[in-house]
Amino acid sequence: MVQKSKGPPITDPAPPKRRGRPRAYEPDVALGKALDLFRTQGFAATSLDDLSEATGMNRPSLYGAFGDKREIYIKSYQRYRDEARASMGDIFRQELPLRQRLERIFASALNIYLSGETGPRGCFTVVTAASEAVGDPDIRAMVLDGLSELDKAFALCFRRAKEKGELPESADPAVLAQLASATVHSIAIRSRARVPRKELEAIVNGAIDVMIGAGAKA
Amino acid sequence: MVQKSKGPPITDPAPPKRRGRPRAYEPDVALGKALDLFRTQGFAATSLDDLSEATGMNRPSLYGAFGDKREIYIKSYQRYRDEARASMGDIFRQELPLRQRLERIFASALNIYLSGETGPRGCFTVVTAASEAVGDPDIRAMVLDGLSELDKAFALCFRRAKEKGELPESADPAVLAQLASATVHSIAIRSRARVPRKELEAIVNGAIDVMIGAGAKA
DNA sequence: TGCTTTTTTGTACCATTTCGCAAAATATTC
DNA sequence: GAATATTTTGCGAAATGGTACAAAAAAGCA
Repeated sequence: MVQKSKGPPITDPAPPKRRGRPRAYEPDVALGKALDLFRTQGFAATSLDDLSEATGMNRPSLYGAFGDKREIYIKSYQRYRDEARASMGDIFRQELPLRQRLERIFASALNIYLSGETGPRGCFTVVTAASEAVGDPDIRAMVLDGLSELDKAFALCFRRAKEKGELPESADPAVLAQLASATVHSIAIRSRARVPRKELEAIVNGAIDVMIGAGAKA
Repeated sequence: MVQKSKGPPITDPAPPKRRGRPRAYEPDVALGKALDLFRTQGFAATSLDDLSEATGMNRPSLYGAFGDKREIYIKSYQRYRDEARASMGDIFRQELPLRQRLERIFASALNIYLSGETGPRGCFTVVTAASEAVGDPDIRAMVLDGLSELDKAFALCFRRAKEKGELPESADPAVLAQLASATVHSIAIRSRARVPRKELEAIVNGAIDVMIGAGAKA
């Protein structure tokens, strides 16, 4: 009883000694699997049996852990957004020349969009959630939030670049931001149609050229 | 035999005296209703019962006229593309100053995207078909074709403008075309999320400014 | 006119899938 | 052993995509 304090390993942050039968799944990885499915198939085409098989949980467990299908979808989407924010956020925070910053942001987006075991899947917000947005106010609100989040991040990016003299006085950060967002939306869609990465990168590079040179003397 | 030639009214091009029980529906309008449904709900979320109710045809008639659900979807999408081509095509053909031409093209796109009884539905290619593209090679091919068709039309547009001296030598028509397409994609998505028309028009105007001024002396 | 042929409609049906839930079995802590 | 939490099994009502079959409505032909 005394010898080893049996302190939990540091890797396990807080195992609060839950009572009852222990879970046979890890909610995080299960939600990740669900996200995977919803991203590739969309909401309606994904059945609870699909989710059950992918997560290894049977339906009642799914229901208990996350709620009904719509709730699983929404939680999946939230998780997607969190992940996207995480992988893009630090790039937005880094102090870099504008061009490099844009390059890295677009590259990060491409990595997300082109990932997938069975093929590229594009952007959850743009392709799948936008589809549901038409009939579901909650999802619509999330999509709107996702779109404006990207707009704002880009706008901040261009505003700072302008302050640092990387853009001419005539440049409008808000307009440039919407162009940058539009470029993201476009490659999200194209990647879903399996346009090869090289072509997508060419689109990105062309867009960057225009955005950086916009209003500037060529 | 002599008196009245009994020529069929010009409005009715060819009533070829079909044998058998006459159809209780007009294939064209029925397909239009199906298109409406698929545009708003997507493929998986639209049931044959939905289609049956919307078209007024019962399922066996639907099947006989258009084939199974997937075939109805594909035929609907083809029809959407035909309509979009028709409403955009003449604008592309008109001889107009670049800015006006772009304005009209984007306005035409907005009209398509914002239409819908229950709310804006965006672009079939961008929102709904792109979603299916990941799992269906035929649909994927159609989506790719739709994307490149828009790219090419814009590219032609910018190439001609450059020839007429409306753009500086430094302007790259292909890059500008992809930016224009991206803008279309972006407003398609945003309209689906019910971004108000005013905002979409502002995005379009900003994009036009950049595209026309791109590489030019401000 | 009446009969046949052709085409479409309407009803009904089938096998499968769907989502959600209830009841019971199981594992863990107290 | 009692309490708690989770898993497992399986139900059930509804919806799904697709089809079989007979009735209906028109044209063709004698």
